[in-house]
Amino acid sequence: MEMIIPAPTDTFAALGDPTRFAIVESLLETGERPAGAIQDSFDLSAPAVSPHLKVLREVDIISQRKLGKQRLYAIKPDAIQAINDWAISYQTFWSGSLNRLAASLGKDSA
Amino acid sequence: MEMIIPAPTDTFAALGDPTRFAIVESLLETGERPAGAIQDSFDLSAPAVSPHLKVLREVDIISQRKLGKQRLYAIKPDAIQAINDWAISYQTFWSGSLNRLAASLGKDSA
DNA sequence: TTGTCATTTCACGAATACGTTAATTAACAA
DNA sequence: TTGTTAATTAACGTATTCGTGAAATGACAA
Repeated sequence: MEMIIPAPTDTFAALGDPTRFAIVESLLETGERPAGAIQDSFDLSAPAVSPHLKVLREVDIISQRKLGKQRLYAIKPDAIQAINDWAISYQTFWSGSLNRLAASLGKDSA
Repeated sequence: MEMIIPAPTDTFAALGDPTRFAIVESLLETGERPAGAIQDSFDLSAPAVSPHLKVLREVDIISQRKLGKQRLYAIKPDAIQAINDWAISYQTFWSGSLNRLAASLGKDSA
């Protein structure tokens, strides 16, 4: 009887928004940057970006660091690691289910 | 100059909904099942589940097969593979950015 | 203190998403 | 054909989400 995999739905939801995903990509390219610089990359108002950064922070995808009046944001390596771990455990779980599945569907999608 | 990683935001959004994620987990546990059996696992009406299955199908997480009047759904191994690939390429990309990032943030989050 | 800059929070409108019940389509049996 | 079952689609109400501009917070300079 296989274990249920922990469900990082909040992390998926965070990355499911195109703007937030773009922010993540942006931060990955540029490295640590203040909120203002991130806002400039997109044609969005400052108040629009701020909540996105908050969401990304809540699911531990980005970190925040105060420097003077700026808030510097950066990708947390752990975040992607978590997704990776999930995907790997998913595949492990999948392997366990493979026999049963192979029996019911004769697909070649793998 | 690193490449931008392909953005599977739709896949993330699909898995970001708790109900859909639960459907995926359920299908992973039971193997291929008809829509009705999936509906029974949750206290949701039939018409509530149907659109979720459609979304999951659109992002290629599940497959559909007709058998009589039933529609059998199953996880497509490729789906998780895609997320895994993304996470891995993300980390590869990350490694490339590590120098720059290590310079700006002295974090130990890895 | 007062002023200014960087960012967030507030208040609010528009769009989207999710659930329900009712109606429709499709497959099969009688 | 008519009836029954499986599933989807339609219509609709509610809740959430995402954006905007205005106001508030916090840090620093003068």
